[in-house]
This record gives sequence, structure tokens and C-alpha cells, in this order.
Amino acid sequence: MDIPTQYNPKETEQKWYSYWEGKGYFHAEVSPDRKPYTIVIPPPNITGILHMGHALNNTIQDIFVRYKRMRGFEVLWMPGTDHAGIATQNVVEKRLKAKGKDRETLGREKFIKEVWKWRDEYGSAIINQLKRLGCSCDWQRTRFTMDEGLSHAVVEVFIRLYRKGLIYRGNYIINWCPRCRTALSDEEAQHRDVDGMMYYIRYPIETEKSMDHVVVATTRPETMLGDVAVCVNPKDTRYKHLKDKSIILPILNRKLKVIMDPKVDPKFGTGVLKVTPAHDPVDFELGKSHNLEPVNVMNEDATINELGGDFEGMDRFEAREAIIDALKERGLFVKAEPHKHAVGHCYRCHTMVEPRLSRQWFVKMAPLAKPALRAVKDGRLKFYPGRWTKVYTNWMENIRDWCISRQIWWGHRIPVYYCKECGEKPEAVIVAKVKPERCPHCGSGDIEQDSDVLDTWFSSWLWPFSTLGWPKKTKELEYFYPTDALVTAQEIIFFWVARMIMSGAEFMNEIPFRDVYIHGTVRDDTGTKMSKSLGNIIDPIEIINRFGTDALRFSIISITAQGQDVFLSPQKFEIGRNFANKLWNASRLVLMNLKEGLIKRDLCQMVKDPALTLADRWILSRFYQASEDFAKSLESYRINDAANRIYEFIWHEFCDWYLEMAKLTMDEAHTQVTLYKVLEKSLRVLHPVMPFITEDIWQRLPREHGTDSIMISKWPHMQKQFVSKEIDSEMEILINIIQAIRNIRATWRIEPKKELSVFIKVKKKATLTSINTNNVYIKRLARTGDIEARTAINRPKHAAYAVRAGIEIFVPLEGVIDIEKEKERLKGKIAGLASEFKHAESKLKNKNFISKAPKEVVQKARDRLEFIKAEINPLKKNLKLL
RNA sequence: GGGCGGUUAGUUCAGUUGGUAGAACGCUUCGUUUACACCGAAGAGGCCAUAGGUUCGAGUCCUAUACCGCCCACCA
Repeated sequence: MDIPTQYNPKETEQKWYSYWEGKGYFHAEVSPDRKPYTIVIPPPNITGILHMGHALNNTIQDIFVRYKRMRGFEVLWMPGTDHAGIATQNVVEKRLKAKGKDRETLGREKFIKEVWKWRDEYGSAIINQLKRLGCSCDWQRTRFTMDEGLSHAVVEVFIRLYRKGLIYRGNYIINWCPRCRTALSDEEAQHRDVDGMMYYIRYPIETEKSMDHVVVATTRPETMLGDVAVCVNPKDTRYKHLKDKSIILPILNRKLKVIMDPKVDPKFGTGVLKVTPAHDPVDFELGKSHNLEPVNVMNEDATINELGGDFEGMDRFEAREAIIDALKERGLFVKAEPHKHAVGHCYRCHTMVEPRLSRQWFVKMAPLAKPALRAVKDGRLKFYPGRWTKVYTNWMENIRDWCISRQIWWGHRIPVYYCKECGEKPEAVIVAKVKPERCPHCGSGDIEQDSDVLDTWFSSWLWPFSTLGWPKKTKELEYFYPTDALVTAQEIIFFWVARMIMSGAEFMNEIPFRDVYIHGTVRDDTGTKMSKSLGNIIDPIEIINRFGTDALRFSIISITAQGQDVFLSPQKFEIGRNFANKLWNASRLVLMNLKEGLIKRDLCQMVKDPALTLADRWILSRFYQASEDFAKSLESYRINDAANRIYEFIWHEFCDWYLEMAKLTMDEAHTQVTLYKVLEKSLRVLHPVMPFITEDIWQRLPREHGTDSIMISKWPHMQKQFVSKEIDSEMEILINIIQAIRNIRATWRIEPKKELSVFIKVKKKATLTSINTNNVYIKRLARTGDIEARTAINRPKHAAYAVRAGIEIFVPLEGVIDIEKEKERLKGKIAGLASEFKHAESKLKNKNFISKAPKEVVQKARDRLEFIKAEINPLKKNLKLL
């Protein structure tokens, strides 16, 4: 059979991927006679390119998908992308800017056309990369969150929640990104520690005798322009005198009320809080409970507005400096102290988020969280590893309302219309699927749609059912929902996983999946997260080009322990490349020797075949154990264990031992059959992990396997009758003997080509028989001549000796090595070491050396001494044997 | 401030209900015997972070401590 000497991954990958796709193997249909297995892809966003996190994530999913498909499930792995509102808008805006255009002059409609154009051109890049990864997704069912069907689901959900009173609109402090100029949800504001300053500022008290002050502490002095009050804790005796007094806001000279509220911590700062309801969430709450009118002093881009007096037009940080200078001039500045605190940053552009008072749409989350919480508590939904359960419940129990409106253009426009005639009346708000002709209240035709769009996650949280046609009751939805598993990274547990569970419970009355497998974050070998901005990314496509897809997949899986972060460096991919190479060459050996007429045998019949050797039985026994272990590990999400188990089997059991033994009887039928069966089945077990190389080799094997592809072949059926601990341990003894003899050869420096005669002393009769019937293997693999095994043996003269598992092994050295010469060599070596030992010992007894030499040098000397001790004893033992 | 993860061979990491410590890479020595040097053989290398406790027995369970890392949090 013809098989190239050199494995060429690229060729293999291209050939077989298009073959699978062409045959339609990825496609899943409703098939009532089979059980469905559905896996939910975390849809990558269209601006993204494949990074290692994706590679890990999708490899894991593809392993499950291929495995389950082989196990007879109707597998649906539905791919798709999300529209990534802010990120995509940013990308397209940047592109426009390069052409000298901008979004505002273009206008909304034309801009959105531009975005669609962009997405048609670049938005499927990541899909193609997933194909190169070998992902067996049902590409015919590829979905996009802006598709008609999914958009329809979004509107439907908005309306249902609104009618249920779970969506409301209101003025609140939200996270505002001044660069993207939009509101963000709490999750989208990522807290990072910032080395800031705490500024202490004097606020004058309005009294008869002026000059009295109260000192206020703040990290954001620029917000003082929006101060409306000063607040102290009612129990704080230091500030009792402030009651009913007024405070003068410096610079702007506005009168501030003094309010008392237990929310203020007397121990923090000076115990006096300046109250800025429009720019701080706590202050906002205070303002509400004390009836204070907020003063918003900032524009959308975080510059100071007209209410900021002389500071109008300045950026927030510029204004901060200017205000401090102004305060210093007036003698109202006390001090600034370094202060570390966590500040929110936009998760898309990393700009410091500004808390901002504005009118937004929110989802009331607490009622949605309840059933989602219950599902986890009563075990219907499980996290792997389990520790994420706590993280999840914690978040759910303290859930806050979700700000879903975004002041951008790319996304699902909010299905809310306002009647201009009705103005600010509540009746002016019309929530509808399509724009109403007339206002149902006043009949006016002057109606405008809300200009905001929805958070991208407001469409992805519906993914498990919106992609299956919801709200229509499709047969796919009924068959494939709820899905089985979700594989994802910890970063999106709150953004996506938790919300999907809530939406599933709410709209489908059933949580969307039962297993959530959270894998680790991919980091570089210094432990920092891989990111474009840090420039420490390892591009999976580059790795694929260099090592092959299978190598990438195998390597990344084998080093990813359940839920543990993954530390990567390019050289780690050599594991997989070497393994692929090993597999290829082992297969070559088998293929070159396979005679088609000899392999057609039924396994069930084979067990009884007396021609089967110990080696044949052993490798079959090992194979079935390996394949079972593999499956068990996989089903419990211990994927690295699975990968390493099959690696261990193929490399160290099949290649290192069985193939070497099989070479003895290569032409015999039992060996031919065993070689063929074990290789063919091993390929099937390995296929989910390394799809390309396994398909390629499998297709070169003689065709008696009924299907056109390993991809749709059946998972090897367990044949318990082959699993035998007795066979295993019988072989283990042989292996031990062989290793012992090889060891003797190495320690006595026996020429490789010299044949040895061997005496073996065994206690058990059965073992003796086994050794005698199988001594051909010892002869071949340990390269020996005659082997004499008996229950009673006298130690031969001048013999090397070893004992393994209770079996004694003697190898006479006379005639094998020059005994006198070896004696001399050993004596010389011992003498040399002894003198070195003496020297080192006396050195270490020298007090001057110990006290004056650098510590490392002394330690080295000590280590050396220990080393010599350890070296010298075995040599002495050997000398005695001669 | 709360929660979580890590600390095991020179390095990077496995170690599933407690039972004589594993892999990969690197290192040393040998080897090109008709699959493979992206290879084979033999070998060296570990008070499993520290201190207590439970147990016949602890890398594994409990309690503290230290260091590294992550997540969450409206202390201005």
C-alpha cells in the first residue's frame, strides 16, 4: 500500500476538510430515531480574528461533537457570529476616517450600509479560520445576531419583557464611555486598579465669622462643579455644628446644603462627602433620598459643559488640573495623597468610564434570576469545574438591573416609538414590532423611533433558541432544545452564560443546557493574558501553518487541565507535531506490511484463536482499556487526561512495544489482523482530537469498514473479553526482564552487537512457562542468545545481576567483556573518584573556605561530594561481582 | 473589603473517591538493527510552599501562615 514517507499536514487538511463538507457530514437534521446532541458555540464577534482562546474553546467543542457523532448521536453544532455593536462600529468608523469621512456627515442609514458592506467583506474571516481548525460545525445553519430571524426574536423579547413590566426607562447613573459615547452595562465596565490621588479641599462654611471651613476628600475634583450638597454621618459628633448651615462651593460660589446620612463612613477621608448626584452613583442615591436636583456638568465626551463656568470645554482631566490650580490660588487646597482605587474602563476601548446621569433602558433582573438560580441549586444545571457554581450564584443573588440601551447605530434598534404630539406624557411611549402609522392615544402621525440600539448581549443571550427559529415553534427547536453542553471561558460567564440561562428559563420555560464546561484562560508563558495590545499573542493560524492543525489541537488539549489556565509558548506545539509524526510512521510500518487477504477476521472469533500470541492479546487488552479510559475522561470533561491516555497508548504501548514484537511475526495472520484492528480502532478513538491525520491514514487502510469517512464511523465497540489483567501482568514481566537486560548492557558498557546469554530464576511455575514460550521477544528486544529460565539456578561466576518483580536475572560477563580490563577500569574510576572525594572533603573541612567562599561555591562543593558518594558505591558493587 | 485558583523533578505542568510520586521538554551515556533523529535504548533528577491536626497511612482531607495570580465590590 502506498503511503508517503513524509507526512504533509497542509495537504491532508485541505483534502479532507473539503471532502467532509462536500459530503454534508456536518449537517444535522431532525431525525426522530436518533438522540440529538447539541452544543452551543460561543459566537465569536465579527471584528475578531481567531486567537488561542478560540482555538482552545473550539477544539474542545469539536472533540465532543465528533465524539458524540461517532457514538451515534444526531449532532448539531450551530456556528455563528455576533455583531459586536460597539467594536464593529469603532472599526468601521476608523475605516471611514482613513477615507476622510465620518459617521455624522454620512448619516445613520448610509453608515449602517457601510457596516454591512464591511461585514460582508471581513465578517466571515473568523468562520474560515474555524474551518482551518477543523471544526465540524453545521455551516449550513450559520447564524448572525443581526439576521432577520434573530432580530425578530430580539424585538419579540423586548416587547414581552416590556409588557411584563421587566423593561423600564429611566434616569440613572450608568457607566459612560466618553470615547465610544455610549452607555455601558456594569459588566462592560471593567474595574482596574489605578494609581490616583486623593485630594483634600476646603469648602467654606457660610457663617457670620467667615473663614471657617470644612475639609472634603475626593478623587475626582472636577466633579465638584456639579456639587449640590455636603453630607456627613448623623452620628459623627465632629460635624454636629454643620447642621442647618450652608456651605459655599468654592470657585463657583454656589450654596450647598448640608445633609446627614448614615451612608457616609465617618472613618473614610475626613468624614465629609461632597454630593454630586449627576456624577456618582452613591451621590445619586443621596440626592434622590434628600430631594436634591442633580447638576450635570459634563458633555458626552466628558468635557465640561456650560454649567462649569470658566472650565467649559476642558476635558475632564484637564479640568481636574485647572481646578486644583484655582483652589490653590484661593488657599482652599489642603493636600493630595496617593490613592489606589479601582476604576471602570470600557471593555472595548479601555477608556476610563465616567459615571453619568442619563436616561436609559433597563431590564429588571431579579425576577429573571430566580428560576436561573433554582436550576443550579437543584442540580439541573452543572458547572465543570464545580467551583464556578458559587461564582454564578453569587452574581445571581446580587444581580443588578441591566442597562440595555446603547447610543450607537450598529445594532438592533430599540422597538420603541415616541409620539411627538404627546410629548413627555407616558402615553407618548409606544412599544411595537413595527412603526405605528398613528399614535394610538392622540392619533398624531408625528412618530419617531428611539434612536438607541440594544446591547449586543441582548441578542446573544437568546442564542440557544433564537438560532433554532424561536419564537416560531419549529421542529428543530423542539428536537434540539434544550442543548446539552456549553463550553466557554470564564470571561463571559456573566455577560453571556448567566443571561442565556435566564432567558431560556423565561422564554422557553427550560434552561438552555445542562452542562457548562468552563475552561481556563490562555496565557503566555509568563502568565499574562494574551492580547493584541500586549503583543504577546501566539497566532493559531501561524501555528497551524508551522505544525499542522492536528498538532495544534492535540498540544493545546493535552496541556489544558480541567478549568486551569493554559500557559503557552510556541515550542509546546512540538508535542502534537511529534505525535502526529510518530503516528504517521507507525502507520506506515503497518501499511507497508499489510496483506489484504489476511486481515478479514471477526474480532469475536479471534479471542478463541490459539495462534494469537501474548503480544497480540496484550495490545488488544491495552487498547480496549485505553479507549474506555479515553471515553470516561472525556465524558467527565477531563479532556487532557483523555488526550494523554491515547497518546500513552499509541506511542508507548503500541509503538514502543507491540510494533517491535510484531516485527517478529509480521507475515503471520494473527499479527496482521491484530496490527490492522488495533491501528484502525486507535485511529477512531483519536479522531475527535486529531481529525485530519486520522482520516488520512484511515482512508489508506484496506476498505472493509462500510463508511466513507472515519468521521461518521462508529466509535469502537467495547470488547470486554479482550481486557485481561492476567495478560497485562504477564507482559509486564517480560517487559521488566527486557528492561533489566538492557540496563545491564548499559551499565557494563557491553557492545550493542554482542549477544548475551541469560539465566533467569523464577519462583512461579506459570511465569516460568510464560517466559519460556515467549523468550523470542526477550531474545529480539534485548538482543540475547540462549535464555535459560528455571526455578532454581546457582549464580554463575562473573555475572551481572538484576532483580525485577521477584525475578532474578543473571548475565555472565565472561567472553562478553574483557573482565580484567573492566576490573582495571572500575578500579581506576573508583580510585579517581575516591581521590576527588578526599580532596573535596578536606576542602569542606577548611574553615576558611566555608566562611570566605561565596555560598553558592560552598554549596556546589557539598553537592559534588554527595554526587561522588552516590556514584562510587554502585561501581564498588560491580567490581565485587567480577 | 469579599470570593476563587496556584505553590510537586532544572523548566512547564498532570496527579478522579487518601494506599510505595508521573508526563513533556531539558540534561547524561549509548545507538543509525529494513516506521520514525519530529527517532530508539538506558539513566540522573522530588523533605509534593510552611506549621499544626485527622488517620494504620496525607501531594491528596481539616485549620492557620506566606508568596504568586485571577474575579467581584458605589468606600467618596
